[in-house]
Amino acid sequence: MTAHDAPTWTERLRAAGLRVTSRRLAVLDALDAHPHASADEVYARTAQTVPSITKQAIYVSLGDFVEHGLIRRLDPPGSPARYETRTEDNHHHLICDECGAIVDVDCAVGEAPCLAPSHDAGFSVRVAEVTYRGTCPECLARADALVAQS
Amino acid sequence: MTAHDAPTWTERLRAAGLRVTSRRLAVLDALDAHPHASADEVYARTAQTVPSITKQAIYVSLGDFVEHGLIRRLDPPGSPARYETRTEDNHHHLICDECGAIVDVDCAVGEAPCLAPSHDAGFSVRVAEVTYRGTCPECLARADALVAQS
DNA sequence: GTAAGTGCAAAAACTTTGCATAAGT
DNA sequence: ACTTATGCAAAGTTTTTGCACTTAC
Repeated sequence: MTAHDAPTWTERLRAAGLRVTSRRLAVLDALDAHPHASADEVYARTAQTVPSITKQAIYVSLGDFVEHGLIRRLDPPGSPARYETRTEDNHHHLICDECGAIVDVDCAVGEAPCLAPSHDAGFSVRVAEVTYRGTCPECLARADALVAQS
Repeated sequence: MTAHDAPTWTERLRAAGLRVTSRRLAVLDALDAHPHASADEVYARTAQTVPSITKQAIYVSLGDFVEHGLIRRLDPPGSPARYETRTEDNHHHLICDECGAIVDVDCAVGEAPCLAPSHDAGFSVRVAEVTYRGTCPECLARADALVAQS
């Protein structure tokens, strides 16, 4: 265990030039405990430990964190934005079209070849995000059950 | 030129079991003319030819089309949903983090290897969508200009 | 002490829904 | 004729903003 191991949220907030407050730490801890949470879910979780917190403060905090690269924002089709603390590795997401479940997947290819679009149209590309869409095991099972009973 | 060439919107609507109305055709034509348009932009365009159209009708139409696979919906981070008529090929998108510009890119790899996540967690994966995020040429130029004048 | 963060409240932005009328098949 | 789509209006949900007060630095 050296000083290079996982910096704490306090350290990362300071490094980003953001002040350290109990609300912000509560938000970040809630996201660690429940990845892919929506603003509403983060609010519900943090309200248990910090009762005075408000939903607007959550939105502001999450927005600040995204802007400073402490967390990542996901925009699933047709549902509220979700947030996650895994920002360092380039991992991707499986999303269920039925129930909206989100699961992390590591990049299929070792390095980051997805980082090279065939033609970049003059863009300076920073990241490539891959979203696999389909049906999750639970929803598959439910669909099978419906067919079987018909 | 055979009967297999690009089916018209009228044919595709009928094939999907949807009725053919001037409003729907206006919406689809507007999307053809202006890919990646938001509901608001589609409304502005269609209102020029069909003045009696309303924004709600646009939302309903777009929702119906997405449900029947006639168009695709994109959910860029922090901005309203956008729609496109290119559904057959698996192409991807470049998005500018500064101005929100969206540009189509063909799949980097010939086939569809992006269709295979390293571990599918039991999902039945249907499609893989790749979003390259970065800065578009215009915003890069603007940033350079700011630096130069400082 | 100063700048940044927060609670509170209000509003903006985006999208969906219900019902009577009109239009497509 | 029957069913589906539309206009109109209203509401729902998610997110942003303004201002006074508090807190971290």
